[in-house]
Amino acid sequence: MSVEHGSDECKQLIRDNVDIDFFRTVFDPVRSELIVFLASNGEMTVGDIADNYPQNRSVISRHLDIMFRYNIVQRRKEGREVYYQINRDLIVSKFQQTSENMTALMNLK
Amino acid sequence: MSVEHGSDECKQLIRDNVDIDFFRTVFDPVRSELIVFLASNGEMTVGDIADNYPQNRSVISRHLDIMFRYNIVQRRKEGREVYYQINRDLIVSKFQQTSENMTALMNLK
DNA sequence: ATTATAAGTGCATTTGTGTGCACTAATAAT
DNA sequence: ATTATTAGTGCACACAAATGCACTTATAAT
Repeated sequence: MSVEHGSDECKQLIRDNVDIDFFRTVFDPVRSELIVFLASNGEMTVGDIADNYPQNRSVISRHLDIMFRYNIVQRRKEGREVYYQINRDLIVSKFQQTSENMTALMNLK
Repeated sequence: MSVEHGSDECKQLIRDNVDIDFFRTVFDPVRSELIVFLASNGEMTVGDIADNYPQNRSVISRHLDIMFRYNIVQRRKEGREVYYQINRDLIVSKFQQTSENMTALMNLK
């Protein structure tokens, strides 16, 4: 124990313990706001969400789709509208798990 | 309570509770590897660190400097060499604090 | 003093990603 | 059937960030 790790090994460690793509998705200025906004306001349509932001609706639609791919938000279609809602459980568990993993990674030596 | 928040209010909430710039700095593919590498290998010079990575030394130097600005790493100069080491305490506390804050933000409603 | 080594900077290039506009697809209303 | 509305896509553009090379600066070795 208390052994030093090579860069390749560290590369693997970070990949195994931290979902970098997930957090790169979350820590975008617009998307992080959308996450809190949805957490506070519950399920909403794309149009209603976009009405609260300066960006074009297509931009908001894309941000929501990007977050959907990472399961950060869930969606359902009803007629011609699409409702998005935050996936609280995933977000909370991801942050908690990653916090624990990073703490462990910080004590490798 | 259980009141909905407007987008401006959510913008402020995320700013107050999450250091987005810090995490955008951490969740870069190269930098996140460097963080684990330094956590495992202790204090090292720029040259010795760079020897473990395919990128040009100047690139590694810049990544280290970016992380230094956010206090993610500490450095000291000794002769013509500069030694960098990870700031374990800051990283651990930032992750733990943010995990708690995000959990709270996910339960705004 | 000259030469060698380590770190960092200037600059140009590349790459990735956010953005808006126009358009399409799907559904609803008339 | 025609028109209107909602969401998403194609495409071009803007902008920030990563990268590498050449160069400078600082320090050490000879």
